[in-house]
Amino acid sequence: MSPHSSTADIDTESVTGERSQRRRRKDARPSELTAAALELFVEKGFAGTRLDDIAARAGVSKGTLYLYFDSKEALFTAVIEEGIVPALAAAEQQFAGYQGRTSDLLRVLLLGWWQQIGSTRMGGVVKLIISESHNFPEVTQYYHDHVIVRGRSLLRRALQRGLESGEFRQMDVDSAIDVIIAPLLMLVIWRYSFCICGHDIEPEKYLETHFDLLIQGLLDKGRVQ
Amino acid sequence: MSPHSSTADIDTESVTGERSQRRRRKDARPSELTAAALELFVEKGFAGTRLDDIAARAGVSKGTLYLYFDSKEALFTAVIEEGIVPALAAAEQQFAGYQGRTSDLLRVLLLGWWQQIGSTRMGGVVKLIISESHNFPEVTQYYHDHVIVRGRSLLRRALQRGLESGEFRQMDVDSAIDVIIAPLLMLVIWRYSFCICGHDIEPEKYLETHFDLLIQGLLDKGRVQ
Amino acid sequence: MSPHSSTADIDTESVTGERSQRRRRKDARPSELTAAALELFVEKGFAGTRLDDIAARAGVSKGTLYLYFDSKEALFTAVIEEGIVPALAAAEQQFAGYQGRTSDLLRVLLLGWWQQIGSTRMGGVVKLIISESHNFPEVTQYYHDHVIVRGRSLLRRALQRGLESGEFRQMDVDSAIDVIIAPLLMLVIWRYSFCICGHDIEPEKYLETHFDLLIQGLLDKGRVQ
Amino acid sequence: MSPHSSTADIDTESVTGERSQRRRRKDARPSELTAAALELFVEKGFAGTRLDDIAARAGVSKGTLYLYFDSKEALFTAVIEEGIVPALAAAEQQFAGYQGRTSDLLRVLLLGWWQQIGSTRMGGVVKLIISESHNFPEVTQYYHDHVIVRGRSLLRRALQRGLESGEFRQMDVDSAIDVIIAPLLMLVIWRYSFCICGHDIEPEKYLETHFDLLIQGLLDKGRVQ
DNA sequence: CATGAATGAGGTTTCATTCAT
DNA sequence: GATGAATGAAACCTCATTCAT
Repeated sequence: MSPHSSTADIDTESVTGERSQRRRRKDARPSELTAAALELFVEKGFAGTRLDDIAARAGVSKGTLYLYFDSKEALFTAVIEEGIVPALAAAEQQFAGYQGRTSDLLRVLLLGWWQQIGSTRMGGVVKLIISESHNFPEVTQYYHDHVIVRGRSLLRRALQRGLESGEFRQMDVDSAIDVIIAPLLMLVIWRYSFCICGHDIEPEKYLETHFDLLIQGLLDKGRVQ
Repeated sequence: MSPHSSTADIDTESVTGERSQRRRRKDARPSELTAAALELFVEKGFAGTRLDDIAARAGVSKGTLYLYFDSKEALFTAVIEEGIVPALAAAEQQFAGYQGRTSDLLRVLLLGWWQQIGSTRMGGVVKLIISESHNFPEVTQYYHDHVIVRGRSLLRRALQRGLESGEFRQMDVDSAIDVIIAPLLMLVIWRYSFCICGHDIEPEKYLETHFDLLIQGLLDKGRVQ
Repeated sequence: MSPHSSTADIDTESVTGERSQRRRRKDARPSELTAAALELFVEKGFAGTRLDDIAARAGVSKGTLYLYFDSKEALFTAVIEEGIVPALAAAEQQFAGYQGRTSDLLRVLLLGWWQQIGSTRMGGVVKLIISESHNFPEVTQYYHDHVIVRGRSLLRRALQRGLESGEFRQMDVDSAIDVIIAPLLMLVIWRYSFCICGHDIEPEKYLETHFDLLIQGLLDKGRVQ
Repeated sequence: MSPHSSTADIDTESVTGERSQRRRRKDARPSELTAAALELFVEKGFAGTRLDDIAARAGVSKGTLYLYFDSKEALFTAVIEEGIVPALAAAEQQFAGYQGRTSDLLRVLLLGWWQQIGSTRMGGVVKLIISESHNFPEVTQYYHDHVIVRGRSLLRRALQRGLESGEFRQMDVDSAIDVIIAPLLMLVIWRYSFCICGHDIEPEKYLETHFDLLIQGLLDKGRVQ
C-alpha cells in the first residue's frame, strides 16, 4: 500500500515523526514525484499527461510511480492534497490577531495570498482544479470545502470587520467576496494559460491596482477617514 | 454528348426542392457536432473526451464525425473558431456610438458581455481555452489575438473616455483592464467548474456588485458629480 | 549525497550477469518480429497484414511491436533493410578473386544466389518489394540503389570478363544482364505466388536449365573451346 | 444481381447478344470501372486500394460501384477475368497454322506476347496475380489453370516442334518453358515496379537479346543450319 | 527498492457497405 | 440508374498497469 492510496488520510503523516532512517527516503521521494506530476498536469491536463512523462521529469522509471501511488488517479489526488495542506495553514494565519485598519488587513491578505500561494507551486493547483473539476468531483468537492469555503470565510470576516468599524460602506458581502477573489484566481490562470502568448502580467502592479480600486470602492466616502 | 441523352437529365436534378431534407441535414450537421463537442470538451477536457461520446451526444455514429472533421484536433479547432467569430462581432458593437456617461457605458459592456457571451455557449470556450492552452498553443494564440486583444482594446477605449471626460481618476489603465475583466471570466469558470459543489453564484447580483465596487473605485471623488 | 547512501548501491546494479535473460530477449526481439512480419507481408501484402497477426505469429502482444517499431510502416522498412544488408554482403563476396573460366564463374553466381539469397528468407523481400513498390517509393529506391544496381554491376563485370577473355560472343550487355537475372527473380516469385496451385518448380533443375541455355547462348561458337 | 457477382460465370455474356438498348449501357459501364480498378489494384494492391479512389478515377460515385459489383472482391475478380479472356484468345491464335522455322515461330510468340499482352493493360494483371495470390487463392488457381497452363502448353508444343524437326538440341522441356517465360513476366513486373526508380528497360532491345540468347542456346550446333 | 519489458483494454481513425433520396 | 451521407466493424496505435528480474 502506498502512503497516498486514499483521499481521506491527510494530515496523518505529519504527526508520525518517528521511524526516521528507513522511512525518510520513502517519504521524501513522493514529493519529487508529485512535483513533477503537478507541473505536467497543469500543463497538459490529467488525461493528456502520460505517466512516462511524469517519471521522466522526476528522473525515475515508470514502475517506480507505482511504488508510491496505486494509480494515476491516486497520484492526481496526492498532487492536490499536497498543494492544499500548506495553503490552508498559510491562509488562516494571516488573519489571526491582526491589528490596524481593515483596509490594510485586506491589502495584507491579497498580497500575502500571492506571495505564499498564488506565485508558488500551489498556484498550479488552482488551474488544475478548474480544469479537471468534472473529471474528479470528489477532489473538487474536497478542494471546495477545505480551501474555498475557508478562504471565503476568512474574507467574510475581514469585510465584516470593516463594516462593523464603519470603514466600509454597505454591500452584498457574499458577492463581494467572489468579486474580490476573482482577480486573484485569474492572475494564476493568466500566468499558466496565456503566458505562451507573450502577453504577461506584472503581478505586483496588477494586484496594486486591484487593491486600489477595491479599497476606493469599499470605503464609505461619507465618513471622515 | 449524345443527342439522346436528354432523357437522363429530366427528373434527376431539375426538381431542386427534392433533396432539401438531406441537404438541410448536411448543412446543419457541423454545428450540431461542434455543439456536442463543446459541451464535452468543456466538461471533460480535450484528451478526456471520447469521440464515441461526442457522436452519441450528437446522435450520429462515430464515423460521421470524420465526414466533417479530419481529426479530433480539427474538431477542437472548429469548436473554438465557431465560438470566437460571433464573440468578435458581439463585443465590438456594444461600444460603437454610445452616448452618455462612461460609467453607464461600462455597465452596459459588463452586463452585455454576460448576456451575449458569458452566459451563452461561448462561455464554455473561455474555460476550454484556459484548460487546453498548452496543448493547443496556436489556437490559444489565435484566441488571444482575436478575442482578448480586441476585448482589452475595447475596454481601454472606454476607460480613456472616462479619463478624458474627467469622470474617472488616474489609474494604471493596463492593469485596470485585467482587473476589470477578471471577475467576468471567473464567473464563467465558476459556473463551469464549481457548479457541482452546490455553491452557485447568482450572476446578476455578482455582476451588480462588481460594477458597483468598480464604479466607486474608478470615480474621481474630488469632482462634484 | 548522504554518506549513508552506500547501502542502496550494493546489490542492485553491480552484478552484471543478472539481467542477462531479459536482455537476451530484448536484443533478439526485433529480428523475431521482423521475421514474423516478413512472412506475413509476403503472404498477404503490407496493407493486407494485420499487426495482430504479426504479433500472434511472433508470440507477443500487439503493444510489444510498438516497443521496437514506431509504426507499421517503420516495421516494413525494418523488414526490408534487414533483408538487404546481408544480401549486399553475400552478393559481393561471390565474385571477388574468382579464378577459372567465366562460364564457371557465372554458374557459381547463379547457383550461389539461389542458395544464399533466393531460397532464404531474403527471397521473400524480392516479392515484397515488387508488390509494394508504389506504396513505398523510398524503400523501393533504396532497394534499387543498394541491391539491384550492385547486383547488376557484379553481373556486368562477369560478362565483360567473358568478353575480354574471348569466351563470350558480342551482345548488348545491359539487356543481357536483365535477361539473365529475370529467371532468378521469377523463381522466387514463382515459389511465393503459384506454390498454392500445385505447380511447383524444382529449383535445381530449373537453374541448371537456365544456366545451360545461357551458356550455350553466350559462348562464341566460332572459337575452339 | 450484378453481372459479375460470381467467379464462375465467364464467357456467358458474350453469347447473349440481344437486349441491346437497355443492356448496352449497363454492360459498357463496368469496363470503365474495372479499368480504373485495375490501375489502382496494380499500383497499390488490393487491400491498399480504396473504393473511393476507384470511383473517383472512373468518374462515378462510390455507390455506383455497387450497382455493378456485389463487393470489392467481386470487382477484383471481374478485373482479372476481364484481363484473362482476351489473353487466352490472343495467345492461342498465334500458334495455329504457323509455317516456317520453329526459331522464327518462337520469335513471333515472344514478341507477339509483348505486343498483345505484356505491353497492354493485361500486363498489369500479371503483377496483380503475383501480388495477391495468397489473398485470392481461387482467382490464382483460375488464372493458373486458364492462362499459365495453356500458355505453357503452347510453348511446349513449340519446343517439341523444334525438337522433332531437329532444330533444337535436347533439353528438359518443362524447365525450359519456365526459363523462357520468366524474362517475359519479369519485363512487365519491371515496368510496373521499378519504373519509379528511373531505371527503365527498353522492351524491344530486351526481348531481342532474350530471343537471341535463347535461340543460340537452343539450337543444335552439331547440325548444319 | 527500482527497473523497464510486456501487456491488452480502449482510444482514434479508416473504409467497405448500405440506403434514403 | 445514380448519388453520397451515414454506418459500424475492424484496423492502427496509445498508455496505464503489471511483474519478472
